[in-house]
Amino acid sequence: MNTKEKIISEALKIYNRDGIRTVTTRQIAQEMGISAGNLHYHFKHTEDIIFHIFQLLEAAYEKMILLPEKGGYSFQQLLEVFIEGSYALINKYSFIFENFVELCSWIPGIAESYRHLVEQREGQLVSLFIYYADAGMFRREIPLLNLKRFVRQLFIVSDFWSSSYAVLGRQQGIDPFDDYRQTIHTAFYPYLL
Amino acid sequence: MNTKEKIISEALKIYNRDGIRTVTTRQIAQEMGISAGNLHYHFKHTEDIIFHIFQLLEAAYEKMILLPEKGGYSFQQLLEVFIEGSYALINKYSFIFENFVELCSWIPGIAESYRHLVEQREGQLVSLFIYYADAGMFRREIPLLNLKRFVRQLFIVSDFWSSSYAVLGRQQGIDPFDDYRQTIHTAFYPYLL
DNA sequence: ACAAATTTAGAACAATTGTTCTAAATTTGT
DNA sequence: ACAAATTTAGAACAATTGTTCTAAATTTGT
Repeated sequence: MNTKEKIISEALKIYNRDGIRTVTTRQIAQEMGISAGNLHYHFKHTEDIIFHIFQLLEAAYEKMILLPEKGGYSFQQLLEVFIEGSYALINKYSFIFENFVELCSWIPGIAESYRHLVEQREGQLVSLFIYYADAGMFRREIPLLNLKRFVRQLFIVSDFWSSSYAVLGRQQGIDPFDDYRQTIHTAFYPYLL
Repeated sequence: MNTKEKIISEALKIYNRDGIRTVTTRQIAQEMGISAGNLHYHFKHTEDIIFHIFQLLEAAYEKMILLPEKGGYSFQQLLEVFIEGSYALINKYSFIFENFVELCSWIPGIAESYRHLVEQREGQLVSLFIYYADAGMFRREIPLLNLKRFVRQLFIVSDFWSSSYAVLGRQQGIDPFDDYRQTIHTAFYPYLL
Protein backbone atom coordinates (compact mmCIF):
# COMPACT_ATOMS: atom_id res chain seq x y z
CA MET A 1 0.00 0.00 0.00
CA ASN A 2 1.61 3.24 -1.12
CA THR A 3 1.26 6.59 0.62
CA LYS A 4 -1.64 7.70 -1.53
CA GLU A 5 -3.67 4.62 -0.62
CA LYS A 6 -2.66 4.97 3.03
CA ILE A 7 -3.94 8.56 3.06
CA ILE A 8 -7.26 7.42 1.63
CA SER A 9 -7.74 4.61 4.10
CA GLU A 10 -6.67 6.71 7.08
CA ALA A 11 -8.84 9.64 6.01
CA LEU A 12 -11.82 7.31 5.64
CA LYS A 13 -11.23 5.95 9.14
CA ILE A 14 -10.94 9.41 10.68
CA TYR A 15 -13.87 10.95 8.83
CA ASN A 16 -16.08 8.04 9.82
CA ARG A 17 -15.04 8.46 13.42
CA ASP A 18 -15.10 12.26 13.78
CA GLY A 19 -17.24 13.62 10.92
CA ILE A 20 -16.09 16.18 8.41
CA ARG A 21 -16.58 19.36 10.41
CA THR A 22 -13.65 19.12 12.79
CA VAL A 23 -11.16 16.97 10.86
CA THR A 24 -8.22 18.77 9.21
CA THR A 25 -5.62 17.55 6.73
CA ARG A 26 -3.00 18.25 9.40
CA GLN A 27 -4.80 15.85 11.73
CA ILE A 28 -4.98 13.13 9.12
CA ALA A 29 -1.28 13.53 8.35
CA GLN A 30 -0.35 13.50 12.02
CA GLU A 31 -2.42 10.43 12.88
CA MET A 32 -0.84 8.43 10.09
CA GLY A 33 2.65 9.69 10.87
CA ILE A 34 3.47 11.68 7.76
CA SER A 35 3.94 15.42 7.30
CA ALA A 36 1.15 17.72 6.19
CA GLY A 37 3.38 18.77 3.29
CA ASN A 38 3.61 15.20 2.15
CA LEU A 39 -0.14 14.72 2.33
CA HIS A 40 -0.68 17.76 0.14
CA TYR A 41 1.92 16.50 -2.27
CA HIS A 42 -0.37 13.54 -2.95
CA PHE A 43 -3.68 15.39 -2.71
CA LYS A 44 -3.46 19.06 -3.50
CA HIS A 45 -6.85 19.88 -2.00
CA THR A 46 -8.89 18.37 0.80
CA GLU A 47 -11.79 17.90 -1.59
CA ASP A 48 -9.58 15.67 -3.71
CA ILE A 49 -9.31 13.20 -0.83
CA ILE A 50 -13.03 13.17 -0.19
CA PHE A 51 -13.95 12.96 -3.84
CA HIS A 52 -11.55 10.04 -4.25
CA ILE A 53 -13.27 8.23 -1.38
CA PHE A 54 -16.66 9.00 -2.87
CA GLN A 55 -15.57 7.43 -6.15
CA LEU A 56 -14.61 4.26 -4.31
CA LEU A 57 -18.11 4.13 -2.87
CA GLU A 58 -19.61 4.82 -6.27
CA ALA A 59 -17.62 2.03 -7.90
CA ALA A 60 -18.54 -0.42 -5.15
CA TYR A 61 -22.21 0.51 -5.45
CA GLU A 62 -22.29 0.06 -9.21
CA LYS A 63 -20.58 -3.28 -8.84
CA MET A 64 -23.17 -4.35 -6.31
CA ILE A 65 -26.25 -3.53 -8.36
CA LEU A 66 -24.95 -5.57 -11.28
CA LEU A 67 -24.75 -8.77 -9.28
CA PRO A 68 -28.25 -10.24 -9.03
CA GLU A 69 -29.36 -10.98 -12.57
CA LYS A 70 -32.89 -11.77 -11.43
CA GLY A 71 -32.49 -15.41 -12.38
CA GLY A 72 -34.13 -17.90 -10.06
CA TYR A 73 -34.06 -15.73 -6.94
CA SER A 74 -37.21 -15.13 -4.94
CA PHE A 75 -37.99 -11.53 -4.15
CA GLN A 76 -37.19 -12.14 -0.50
CA GLN A 77 -33.79 -13.51 -1.39
CA LEU A 78 -33.05 -10.57 -3.66
CA LEU A 79 -34.12 -8.16 -0.92
CA GLU A 80 -31.79 -9.85 1.53
CA VAL A 81 -28.89 -9.53 -0.92
CA PHE A 82 -29.68 -5.86 -1.44
CA ILE A 83 -29.92 -5.17 2.28
CA GLU A 84 -26.62 -6.86 3.05
CA GLY A 85 -24.83 -5.20 0.16
CA SER A 86 -26.10 -1.71 0.75
CA TYR A 87 -25.56 -1.94 4.50
CA ALA A 88 -21.94 -2.93 3.95
CA LEU A 89 -21.44 0.25 1.94
CA ILE A 90 -23.34 2.48 4.37
CA ASN A 91 -21.20 1.11 7.15
CA LYS A 92 -17.88 1.36 5.34
CA TYR A 93 -18.48 4.90 4.06
CA SER A 94 -20.70 6.13 6.85
CA PHE A 95 -19.37 9.70 6.89
CA ILE A 96 -20.47 10.19 3.29
CA PHE A 97 -24.03 9.14 4.07
CA GLU A 98 -24.19 11.16 7.28
CA ASN A 99 -22.87 14.34 5.65
CA PHE A 100 -24.37 13.85 2.25
CA VAL A 101 -26.09 17.20 1.77
CA GLU A 102 -23.07 19.15 2.90
CA LEU A 103 -20.73 17.13 0.71
CA CYS A 104 -22.98 17.67 -2.29
CA SER A 105 -22.93 21.43 -1.89
CA TRP A 106 -19.21 21.48 -1.11
CA ILE A 107 -18.19 19.16 -3.96
CA PRO A 108 -20.65 19.47 -6.86
CA GLY A 109 -19.20 16.41 -8.59
CA ILE A 110 -20.65 14.25 -5.83
CA ALA A 111 -24.13 15.65 -6.33
CA GLU A 112 -23.93 15.07 -10.08
CA SER A 113 -22.80 11.48 -9.73
CA TYR A 114 -25.53 10.79 -7.21
CA ARG A 115 -28.24 12.22 -9.44
CA HIS A 116 -26.99 10.09 -12.28
CA LEU A 117 -26.96 7.01 -10.09
CA VAL A 118 -30.48 7.61 -8.81
CA GLU A 119 -31.88 8.12 -12.28
CA GLN A 120 -30.28 4.96 -13.57
CA ARG A 121 -31.39 2.97 -10.55
CA GLU A 122 -34.99 4.19 -10.63
CA GLY A 123 -35.85 2.51 -13.89
CA GLN A 124 -34.14 -0.71 -12.90
CA LEU A 125 -36.10 -1.02 -9.68
CA VAL A 126 -39.47 -0.26 -11.25
CA SER A 127 -39.01 -2.94 -13.87
CA LEU A 128 -37.78 -5.33 -11.20
CA PHE A 129 -40.94 -4.77 -9.15
CA ILE A 130 -43.12 -5.30 -12.21
CA TYR A 131 -41.26 -8.51 -12.98
CA TYR A 132 -41.85 -9.82 -9.47
CA ALA A 133 -45.43 -8.62 -9.49
CA ASP A 134 -46.00 -10.86 -12.53
CA ALA A 135 -44.25 -13.66 -10.68
CA GLY A 136 -46.75 -13.21 -7.85
CA MET A 137 -44.34 -12.03 -5.16
CA PHE A 138 -45.15 -8.32 -5.22
CA ARG A 139 -48.49 -6.51 -5.07
CA ARG A 140 -49.90 -6.44 -8.54
CA GLU A 141 -52.44 -3.66 -8.74
CA ILE A 142 -50.05 -0.76 -7.96
CA PRO A 143 -50.21 1.98 -10.63
CA LEU A 144 -46.89 2.76 -12.31
CA LEU A 145 -46.80 6.28 -10.88
CA ASN A 146 -47.17 4.98 -7.35
CA LEU A 147 -44.46 2.44 -8.01
CA LYS A 148 -42.12 5.22 -9.07
CA ARG A 149 -42.93 7.19 -5.95
CA PHE A 150 -42.36 4.13 -3.82
CA VAL A 151 -38.90 3.83 -5.34
CA ARG A 152 -38.19 7.47 -4.50
CA GLN A 153 -39.33 6.84 -0.93
CA LEU A 154 -37.10 3.81 -0.81
CA PHE A 155 -34.10 5.94 -1.71
CA ILE A 156 -34.83 8.37 1.09
CA VAL A 157 -35.18 5.59 3.64
CA SER A 158 -32.15 3.70 2.45
CA ASP A 159 -29.81 6.67 1.95
CA PHE A 160 -30.78 8.56 5.09
CA TRP A 161 -31.35 5.70 7.50
CA SER A 162 -27.72 6.28 8.41
CA SER A 163 -28.38 9.90 9.36
CA SER A 164 -31.34 8.95 11.47
CA TYR A 165 -29.44 6.15 13.17
CA ALA A 166 -26.51 8.49 13.93
CA VAL A 167 -28.82 10.71 15.94
CA LEU A 168 -31.37 8.28 17.37
CA GLY A 169 -29.96 4.77 17.45
CA ARG A 170 -26.24 4.98 18.01
CA GLN A 171 -26.25 6.02 21.65
CA GLN A 172 -29.09 3.70 22.48
CA GLY A 173 -26.84 0.85 21.50
CA ILE A 174 -29.27 -0.57 18.96
CA ASP A 175 -27.57 -3.01 16.59
CA PRO A 176 -27.11 -1.01 13.40
CA PHE A 177 -27.42 -3.81 10.87
CA ASP A 178 -30.53 -5.16 12.52
CA ASP A 179 -32.07 -1.70 12.62
CA TYR A 180 -31.29 -1.06 8.96
CA ARG A 181 -32.68 -4.42 7.96
CA GLN A 182 -35.91 -3.80 9.86
CA THR A 183 -36.24 -0.34 8.36
CA ILE A 184 -35.96 -1.60 4.79
CA HIS A 185 -38.28 -4.52 5.50
CA THR A 186 -40.81 -2.11 6.92
CA ALA A 187 -40.77 -0.10 3.72
CA PHE A 188 -41.43 -3.25 1.67
CA TYR A 189 -43.80 -4.91 4.12
CA PRO A 190 -47.11 -3.65 2.70
CA TYR A 191 -46.03 -4.38 -0.86
CA LEU A 192 -45.07 -8.00 -0.46
CA LEU A 193 -47.36 -10.99 -0.85
CA MET B 1 -37.56 44.12 16.66
CA ASN B 2 -34.42 44.52 18.76
CA THR B 3 -30.91 43.61 17.68
CA LYS B 4 -31.04 40.15 19.20
CA GLU B 5 -34.15 39.27 17.21
CA LYS B 6 -32.66 40.81 14.09
CA ILE B 7 -29.58 38.65 14.44
CA ILE B 8 -31.73 35.56 14.72
CA SER B 9 -33.86 36.36 11.70
CA GLU B 10 -30.88 37.39 9.57
CA ALA B 11 -28.87 34.33 10.61
CA LEU B 12 -31.81 32.08 9.73
CA LYS B 13 -32.08 33.68 6.31
CA ILE B 14 -28.36 33.34 5.60
CA TYR B 15 -28.03 29.79 6.91
CA ASN B 16 -31.00 28.70 4.83
CA ARG B 17 -29.46 30.28 1.77
CA ASP B 18 -25.80 29.26 2.17
CA GLY B 19 -25.72 26.32 4.58
CA ILE B 20 -23.69 26.20 7.77
CA ARG B 21 -20.29 25.27 6.38
CA THR B 22 -19.28 28.57 4.81
CA VAL B 23 -21.24 31.11 6.85
CA THR B 24 -19.33 33.05 9.53
CA THR B 25 -20.52 35.33 12.30
CA ARG B 26 -18.61 38.14 10.59
CA GLN B 27 -20.67 37.57 7.44
CA ILE B 28 -23.94 37.63 9.33
CA ALA B 29 -22.95 40.85 11.09
CA GLN B 30 -21.83 42.46 7.85
CA GLU B 31 -24.97 41.52 5.91
CA MET B 32 -27.20 42.99 8.57
CA GLY B 33 -25.06 46.10 8.96
CA ILE B 34 -23.79 45.70 12.52
CA SER B 35 -20.28 45.04 13.80
CA ALA B 36 -19.01 41.57 14.60
CA GLY B 37 -18.27 42.79 18.10
CA ASN B 38 -21.87 43.78 18.54
CA LEU B 39 -23.10 40.42 17.32
CA HIS B 40 -20.93 38.63 19.86
CA TYR B 41 -22.15 40.95 22.56
CA HIS B 42 -25.62 39.46 22.04
CA PHE B 43 -24.55 35.88 21.32
CA LYS B 44 -21.23 34.93 22.83
CA HIS B 45 -20.85 31.82 20.72
CA THR B 46 -21.99 30.87 17.25
CA GLU B 47 -23.69 27.80 18.67
CA ASP B 48 -25.86 30.05 20.81
CA ILE B 49 -27.38 31.55 17.66
CA ILE B 50 -28.06 28.18 16.10
CA PHE B 51 -29.39 26.65 19.28
CA HIS B 52 -31.72 29.62 19.71
CA ILE B 53 -33.08 29.07 16.18
CA PHE B 54 -33.47 25.36 16.89
CA GLN B 55 -35.54 26.17 19.96
CA LEU B 56 -37.85 28.31 17.84
CA LEU B 57 -38.36 25.32 15.54
CA GLU B 58 -38.92 23.05 18.51
CA ALA B 59 -41.52 25.36 20.01
CA ALA B 60 -43.33 25.70 16.69
CA TYR B 61 -43.33 21.93 16.23
CA GLU B 62 -44.73 21.24 19.68
CA LYS B 63 -47.42 23.82 19.11
CA MET B 64 -48.32 22.16 15.82
CA ILE B 65 -48.75 18.64 17.15
CA LEU B 66 -51.14 19.82 19.84
CA LEU B 67 -53.61 21.27 17.34
CA PRO B 68 -55.67 18.40 15.93
CA GLU B 69 -57.50 16.87 18.87
CA LYS B 70 -58.73 13.99 16.70
CA GLY B 71 -62.31 15.20 16.99
CA GLY B 72 -64.43 14.75 13.91
CA TYR B 73 -61.58 14.86 11.39
CA SER B 74 -61.21 12.13 8.82
CA PHE B 75 -57.78 10.58 8.58
CA GLN B 76 -57.25 12.20 5.19
CA GLN B 77 -58.02 15.62 6.65
CA LEU B 78 -55.66 15.07 9.55
CA LEU B 79 -52.93 13.96 7.17
CA GLU B 80 -53.38 17.08 5.13
CA VAL B 81 -53.08 19.25 8.24
CA PHE B 82 -49.94 17.41 9.26
CA ILE B 83 -48.39 17.74 5.81
CA GLU B 84 -49.06 21.44 5.60
CA GLY B 85 -47.86 22.13 9.11
CA SER B 86 -44.69 20.10 8.93
CA TYR B 87 -43.83 21.41 5.47
CA ALA B 88 -44.11 24.99 6.71
CA LEU B 89 -41.52 24.20 9.37
CA ILE B 90 -39.22 22.28 7.04
CA ASN B 91 -39.34 25.21 4.68
CA LYS B 92 -38.83 27.91 7.29
CA TYR B 93 -35.96 26.13 9.04
CA SER B 94 -34.55 24.26 6.07
CA PHE B 95 -30.90 24.56 7.09
CA ILE B 96 -31.59 22.68 10.30
CA PHE B 97 -33.16 19.76 8.45
CA GLU B 98 -30.47 19.70 5.79
CA ASN B 99 -27.61 19.77 8.28
CA PHE B 100 -29.25 17.81 11.02
CA VAL B 101 -26.61 15.18 11.70
CA GLU B 102 -23.83 17.72 11.78
CA LEU B 103 -25.78 20.04 14.06
CA CYS B 104 -26.53 17.17 16.42
CA SER B 105 -22.87 16.28 16.80
CA TRP B 106 -21.82 19.92 17.03
CA ILE B 107 -24.51 20.94 19.54
CA PRO B 108 -25.49 17.99 21.72
CA GLY B 109 -28.49 19.82 23.12
CA ILE B 110 -30.13 19.60 19.70
CA ALA B 111 -29.71 15.84 19.56
CA GLU B 112 -31.16 15.46 23.05
CA SER B 113 -34.22 17.56 22.29
CA TYR B 114 -34.80 15.67 19.06
CA ARG B 115 -34.62 12.29 20.77
CA HIS B 116 -37.07 13.48 23.37
CA LEU B 117 -39.42 14.78 20.67
CA VAL B 118 -39.30 11.54 18.69
CA GLU B 119 -40.00 9.40 21.71
CA GLN B 120 -42.97 11.51 22.74
CA ARG B 121 -44.30 11.62 19.18
CA GLU B 122 -43.94 7.87 18.58
CA GLY B 123 -46.54 6.85 21.12
CA GLN B 124 -48.97 9.55 19.98
CA LEU B 125 -48.84 8.41 16.38
CA VAL B 126 -49.26 4.72 17.15
CA SER B 127 -52.37 5.36 19.22
CA LEU B 128 -53.67 7.71 16.53
CA PHE B 129 -53.31 4.98 13.90
CA ILE B 130 -55.05 2.46 16.11
CA TYR B 131 -57.88 4.92 16.70
CA TYR B 132 -58.35 5.43 12.96
CA ALA B 133 -58.00 1.71 12.29
CA ASP B 134 -60.99 1.19 14.58
CA ALA B 135 -62.81 3.96 12.73
CA GLY B 136 -62.20 2.05 9.50
CA MET B 137 -59.88 4.52 7.80
CA PHE B 138 -56.57 2.74 8.39
CA ARG B 139 -55.55 -0.85 7.74
CA ARG B 140 -56.68 -2.90 10.67
CA GLU B 141 -54.65 -6.09 10.77
CA ILE B 142 -51.21 -4.46 11.23
CA PRO B 143 -49.33 -5.89 14.25
CA LEU B 144 -48.31 -3.31 16.84
CA LEU B 145 -44.60 -3.91 16.21
CA ASN B 146 -45.02 -3.17 12.51
CA LEU B 147 -46.99 -0.07 13.35
CA LYS B 148 -44.12 1.18 15.49
CA ARG B 149 -41.65 0.50 12.72
CA PHE B 150 -43.87 2.28 10.26
CA VAL B 151 -43.78 5.33 12.51
CA ARG B 152 -39.98 5.17 12.61
CA GLN B 153 -39.92 4.97 8.82
CA LEU B 154 -42.27 7.93 8.67
CA PHE B 155 -39.83 10.01 10.73
CA ILE B 156 -36.99 9.20 8.36
CA VAL B 157 -39.04 10.12 5.32
CA SER B 158 -40.47 13.26 6.83
CA ASP B 159 -37.30 14.57 8.50
CA PHE B 160 -34.92 13.76 5.66
CA TRP B 161 -37.12 14.47 2.67
CA SER B 162 -35.56 17.91 2.84
CA SER B 163 -32.04 16.51 2.50
CA SER B 164 -33.04 14.39 -0.45
CA TYR B 165 -34.82 17.26 -2.13
CA ALA B 166 -31.81 19.55 -1.66
CA VAL B 167 -29.69 17.16 -3.70
CA LEU B 168 -32.18 15.71 -6.19
CA GLY B 169 -35.14 17.98 -6.60
CA ARG B 170 -34.04 21.56 -6.13
CA GLN B 171 -32.13 21.99 -9.37
CA GLN B 172 -34.69 20.09 -11.35
CA GLY B 173 -37.17 22.79 -10.45
CA ILE B 174 -39.66 20.38 -8.90
CA ASP B 175 -42.19 22.20 -6.72
CA PRO B 176 -41.02 21.45 -3.18
CA PHE B 177 -44.36 21.41 -1.40
CA ASP B 178 -45.90 19.18 -4.02
CA ASP B 179 -42.94 16.83 -3.84
CA TYR B 180 -43.09 16.65 -0.04
CA ARG B 181 -46.82 16.05 -0.12
CA GLN B 182 -46.46 13.23 -2.63
CA THR B 183 -43.64 11.69 -0.60
CA ILE B 184 -45.69 11.58 2.59
CA HIS B 185 -48.76 10.32 0.77
CA THR B 186 -46.68 7.57 -0.77
CA ALA B 187 -45.59 6.43 2.68
CA PHE B 188 -49.23 6.24 3.82
CA TYR B 189 -50.68 4.94 0.56
CA PRO B 190 -50.56 1.22 1.31
CA TYR B 191 -51.93 1.72 4.82
CA LEU B 192 -55.03 3.68 3.97
CA LEU B 193 -58.44 2.25 3.16
C1' DA C 1 -31.09 66.70 33.32
C1' DC C 2 -27.86 63.55 34.52
C1' DA C 3 -25.72 59.38 36.43
C1' DA C 4 -25.78 54.52 35.47
C1' DA C 5 -26.55 50.86 32.46
C1' DT C 6 -26.62 49.15 27.94
C1' DT C 7 -25.32 48.90 23.28
C1' DT C 8 -22.24 49.58 19.59
C1' DA C 9 -18.02 49.88 16.45
C1' DG C 10 -13.69 48.71 15.46
C1' DA C 11 -9.23 47.32 16.62
C1' DA C 12 -6.69 43.53 18.33
C1' DC C 13 -5.68 38.79 19.70
C1' DA C 14 -4.86 34.04 19.39
C1' DA C 15 -5.48 30.03 17.20
C1' DT C 16 -6.25 27.42 13.18
C1' DT C 17 -6.09 25.92 8.52
C1' DG C 18 -5.15 24.82 3.78
C1' DT C 19 -1.54 25.15 1.00
C1' DT C 20 3.13 26.28 -0.84
C1' DC C 21 8.09 26.32 -0.82
C1' DT C 22 12.67 24.50 -0.20
C1' DA C 23 16.01 21.38 0.60
C1' DA C 24 17.08 16.85 1.90
C1' DA C 25 16.20 11.92 1.49
C1' DT C 26 14.86 8.09 -1.11
C1' DT C 27 13.69 5.44 -5.08
C1' DT C 28 13.95 4.29 -9.97
C1' DG C 29 15.79 3.36 -14.41
C1' DT C 30 19.62 2.29 -17.03
C1' DA D 1 26.75 2.96 -9.67
C1' DC D 2 24.85 7.16 -10.64
C1' DA D 3 21.89 10.69 -12.75
C1' DA D 4 17.07 11.82 -12.79
C1' DA D 5 12.70 11.54 -10.85
C1' DT D 6 9.94 11.07 -6.91
C1' DT D 7 8.85 11.47 -2.20
C1' DT D 8 9.24 13.46 2.23
C1' DA D 9 9.66 16.74 6.33
C1' DG D 10 9.29 20.92 8.14
C1' DA D 11 9.25 25.74 7.90
C1' DA D 12 6.68 29.50 6.17
C1' DC D 13 2.80 32.02 4.21
C1' DA D 14 -1.58 34.04 3.80
C1' DA D 15 -6.05 34.13 4.92
C1' DT D 16 -9.73 33.31 8.00
C1' DT D 17 -12.29 32.96 12.15
C1' DG D 18 -14.34 33.21 16.65
C1' DT D 19 -13.94 35.97 20.27
C1' DT D 20 -12.31 39.68 23.46
C1' DC D 21 -11.16 44.35 24.70
C1' DT D 22 -11.68 49.29 24.92
C1' DA D 23 -13.67 53.44 24.39
C1' DA D 24 -17.35 55.96 22.53
C1' DA D 25 -22.30 56.44 21.74
C1' DT D 26 -26.87 55.73 23.10
C1' DT D 27 -30.64 54.60 26.06
C1' DT D 28 -32.88 54.18 30.56
C1' DG D 29 -34.43 55.30 35.07
C1' DT D 30 -35.20 58.71 38.35
